Amino acid sequence: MAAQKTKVTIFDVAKASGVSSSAVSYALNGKPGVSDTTRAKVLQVARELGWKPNGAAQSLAQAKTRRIGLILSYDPQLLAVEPYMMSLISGLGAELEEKDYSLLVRMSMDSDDEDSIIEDWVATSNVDAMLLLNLEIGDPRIELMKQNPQMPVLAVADASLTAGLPTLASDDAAAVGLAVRHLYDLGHRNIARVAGPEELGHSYIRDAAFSEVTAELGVRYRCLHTDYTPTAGADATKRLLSVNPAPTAIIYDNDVMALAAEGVAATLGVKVPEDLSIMSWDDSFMCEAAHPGITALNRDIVEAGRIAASLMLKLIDGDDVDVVEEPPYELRVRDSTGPAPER
Amino acid sequence: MAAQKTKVTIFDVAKASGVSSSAVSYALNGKPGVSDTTRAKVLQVARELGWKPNGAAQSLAQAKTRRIGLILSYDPQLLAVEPYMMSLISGLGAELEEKDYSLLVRMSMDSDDEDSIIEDWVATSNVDAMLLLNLEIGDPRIELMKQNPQMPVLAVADASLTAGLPTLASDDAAAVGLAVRHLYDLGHRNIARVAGPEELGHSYIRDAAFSEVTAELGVRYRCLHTDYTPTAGADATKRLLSVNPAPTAIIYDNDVMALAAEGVAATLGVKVPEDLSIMSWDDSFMCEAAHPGITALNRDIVEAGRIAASLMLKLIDGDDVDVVEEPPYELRVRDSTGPAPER
DNA sequence: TTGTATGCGTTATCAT
DNA sequence: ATGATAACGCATACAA
Repeated sequence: MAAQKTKVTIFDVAKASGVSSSAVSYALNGKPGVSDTTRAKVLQVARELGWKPNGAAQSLAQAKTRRIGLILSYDPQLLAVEPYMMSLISGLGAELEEKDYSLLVRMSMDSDDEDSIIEDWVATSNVDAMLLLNLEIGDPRIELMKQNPQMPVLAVADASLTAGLPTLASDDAAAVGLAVRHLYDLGHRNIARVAGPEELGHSYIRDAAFSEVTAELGVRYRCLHTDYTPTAGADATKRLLSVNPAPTAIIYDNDVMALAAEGVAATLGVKVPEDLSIMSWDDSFMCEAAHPGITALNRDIVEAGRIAASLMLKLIDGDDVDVVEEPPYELRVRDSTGPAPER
Repeated sequence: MAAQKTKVTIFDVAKASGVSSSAVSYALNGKPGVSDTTRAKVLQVARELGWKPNGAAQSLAQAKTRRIGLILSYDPQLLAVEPYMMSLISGLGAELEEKDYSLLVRMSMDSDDEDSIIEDWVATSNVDAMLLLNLEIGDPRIELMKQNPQMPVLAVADASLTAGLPTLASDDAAAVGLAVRHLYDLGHRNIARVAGPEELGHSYIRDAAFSEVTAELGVRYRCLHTDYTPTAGADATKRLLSVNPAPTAIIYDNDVMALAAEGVAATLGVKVPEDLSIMSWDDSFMCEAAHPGITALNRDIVEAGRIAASLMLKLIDGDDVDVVEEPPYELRVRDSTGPAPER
């Protein structure tokens, strides 16, 4: 209740309740070895004194931090405009909170930084487990983690990238199928895609899936890689629309590029969806707010975060985790896609 | 270099280099009390063994965690679509990383949760300092922090809300002036505003500033409060446009609502900016991607995060911090604002 | 059931 | 300059 001027330790509680420190420890941790009456007494005194276990001492004694590590790649614009990371953090945070864990966040400027943060966490035991995001093809971090099996790690990526590490996998290939099928059913036979940076693992996965699915359906397909910014998205759109025959539908890897594309179309007098169908891979508020509303592939990233958190807690408990699937993508059809124009 | 199967402690380093543990501690912390030769020897051995200080032990011994606490309010949709929080985290993380600090993140579902997280951090010493965001009028957290002066805290809010606590302040009133003046100079004499939730401190500050500035200029002004979603923004826009005389300009408290407003205008056949000027308070990629581009009040939130971090580090060092101003807002004029229509 | 004593890995104090 | 040794605060094996 009252504010403490100085730190109150387990010994203060012991003294105040007339028992020993171990009795206090047992009582407060709900362990056997102490009578109900003294337990009640201790609990009350502890509450009165406002005692809580010192985090560092607790961590040191039981070699557990109750922290999960997350490394963010420094790219403020991308982080801000992509709802992905913040949604994931929301899910992680919500689930961890229930289990009395915290999220420890560090920022890496490049991949060397990221390696050294991982090494730091492994050596200092500052986290009980960590998350591996944005994996690239043949990512060296996987080898790094395999050399340090004492640090539980969960990769969030396509299972083909994680070499047997515990993985939370999204089925991007299935999502590609959903998207292409939607356009195919509307009669589109010439579609294009404006993707993110080529070196990202998920870009690669999607690239492959798009090539395969479109080839299978006999649909003409081409892809331009960008840096995810609306400017790049707009430029790519202009380029795609200037070739002959121009695609009748374009799928964008994120929302701002799709939004920018609607602007380009309006400027060029290209009607959406009559002349051109537009889809976005992500699905944030932006797709709903846009005019026309943007058809998008939606997935529950917050829930994915919750699942990721619970999987890491399982790993910390020593349980095995193999490959777990994220909630599947769903197609949210809005007004930006329609029947392919007559040739 | 080689992966360690078991924890390597300071004693291992001491033994391997033939000195005592305290010599190792001195050597590795760059403190005097050890010869240059043994220092070099120790450093090399430590590197070879891959030794790093155990975080918990270090925290316990020096009563410092090298962590800064951040409490996020659980609202996945809002967090995801508002670039604010992620940008702030980017800035915080970047600055903290340079100083070898980490960000400890927890999620609160309501204000009671938040209070208990604060009390937890105060009692367990799990962070060296913490950030206070989203202050409301007469926020009880301020009193809570004042009762625990041993925990450094920085409030990010208008200085009028923080009752003398160390504060990183944004000059929202000045921004209101920028926005209204911009519209006034374009001839607008009847403007409206679609704001966020009324109970938020910054909504209140902006409300007051808008009332004052518009009264001063003799501009007609009204305001609708919403929950920040594009749906609510669209509804508010329709309501505002249905009254007579309808405002010739509307300012939105965030980007998605402004974007949704452009959609409403298009649907109603209201031309932007010829018939209606639209402005947004935030300025994300969305404003640039929208069509027409949305005139917005821009501020460098990443930089604000860096400043916040450095201020907290000063507080941890025992330095005094009073009220520091964020980088000022700037008006980014795009195509969504133009001369007021003739009456 | 209760109390004593030791370990956890550092840092820092004190003799040497 | 160097090496024992005592905190730091908690958990726990062991003794009473």
